[in-house]
Amino acid sequence: MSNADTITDTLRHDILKGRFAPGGRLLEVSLAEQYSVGRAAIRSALVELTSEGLVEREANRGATVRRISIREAIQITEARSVLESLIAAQAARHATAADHADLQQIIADMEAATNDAQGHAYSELNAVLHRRLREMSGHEVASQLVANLRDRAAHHQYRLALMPGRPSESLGEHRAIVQAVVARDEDAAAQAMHDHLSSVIEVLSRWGDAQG
Amino acid sequence: MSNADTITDTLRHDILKGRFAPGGRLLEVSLAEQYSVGRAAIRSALVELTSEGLVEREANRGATVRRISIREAIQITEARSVLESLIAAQAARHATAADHADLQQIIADMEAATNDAQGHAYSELNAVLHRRLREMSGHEVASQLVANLRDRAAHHQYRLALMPGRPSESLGEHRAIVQAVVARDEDAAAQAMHDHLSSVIEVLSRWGDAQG
DNA sequence: GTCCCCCCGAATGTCGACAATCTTGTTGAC
DNA sequence: GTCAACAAGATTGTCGACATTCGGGGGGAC
Repeated sequence: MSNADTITDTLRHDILKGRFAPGGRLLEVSLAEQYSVGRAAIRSALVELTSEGLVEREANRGATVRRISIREAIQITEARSVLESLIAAQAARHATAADHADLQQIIADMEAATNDAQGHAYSELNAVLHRRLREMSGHEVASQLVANLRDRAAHHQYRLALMPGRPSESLGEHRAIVQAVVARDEDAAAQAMHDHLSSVIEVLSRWGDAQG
Repeated sequence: MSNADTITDTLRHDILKGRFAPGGRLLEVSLAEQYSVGRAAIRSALVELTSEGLVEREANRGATVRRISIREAIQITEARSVLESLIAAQAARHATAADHADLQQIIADMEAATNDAQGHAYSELNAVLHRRLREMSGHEVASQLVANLRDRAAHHQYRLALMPGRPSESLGEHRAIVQAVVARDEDAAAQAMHDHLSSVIEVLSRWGDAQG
């Protein structure tokens, strides 16, 4: 297992980074060769990633990178919406002064990335901000669920950040979240997070309608 | 895998039914013998149940049934609270007339179980009611998360249903949920579900305080 | 030309044996 | 008597070979 869970992390990382495209086949022997490990370690990793929703396995037919439909991406974001609202409220309750400074620094970096039209950098900061809020919340159960949900929809999330005008819209929503957390206003933090993810859901919905 | 995922279901079921106590060791060779399968199938099942949060594995030391502290049970219920509120709202939106009749029948059965002081039967009906609501919601993502969260806290949940007076208190809350769903009132359904789980959290909190 | 059957190749699924690792009990020095 | 190093046992981790299963392609009947 010492090897196997390292492989799980590596494979998860590579899937999220797009090294294996959605729908792409994940052959055990091929992966074992690429990562220089035995088939057992790969099998173990595939089982784990399957129950995380990142991989799909069919009996005797092999594993593929799971495709996430727009409809499922919306459901994932709806689930995130209620869980991250809970997290935002808890973060507002537990954040220290140092945490407040952290959050405000991230917002400042986001503003810079927005002005320079750096979609990739903004997407990265987005992930960092949400992760820091999870850490501050002290709510391990919700945090783990949200981390997994974000992974599952990572592909769509990334495409979103590249839409022209989207970062600047998103920035305002994130600013509102941080503002509420700094003010230690739990209800406002939950509401701001809810508003933010409702906006994401709306963009996904328009996207889905446009594609039929 | 044809065998392995069957074993996963069987082992999950046996853990939830209390055949293996929390903290109890899960030896691969022993389990392989008990279920008449190879070690590979058991290993695969343990990996999957670990990422479901039911099993804990330590490298080179083996697997045990995961212990859920009161604190974690409360967090699990908090997460359930927001997710099941979402589900209740969606169920209110999508339920058909036949679904309404189903729900009301379950409530009637619950009343009977309460009058006869059958804690086990009530606990079972409780699970059935929540499962039917998930099915009606059409929200697969939230449903799957909630099903897993319920499994993780099943032990505490079951002890709750055996507390004297608890079923009758719980019954009223469930009646309110069904009433709102039948009325197709999404907000009321979400609110009723939230109230119900807040009540569960409160009982768990008192329990935790009493135990130190 | 089309349909059906059979065979073959490519993967996964399974099993057994061995290696690595951790825990525990023992032995010896001081 | 206490502590540390060591050895033994138990358990997981890893590897290779073989069995099983599924899909596709080829060949023959009509």
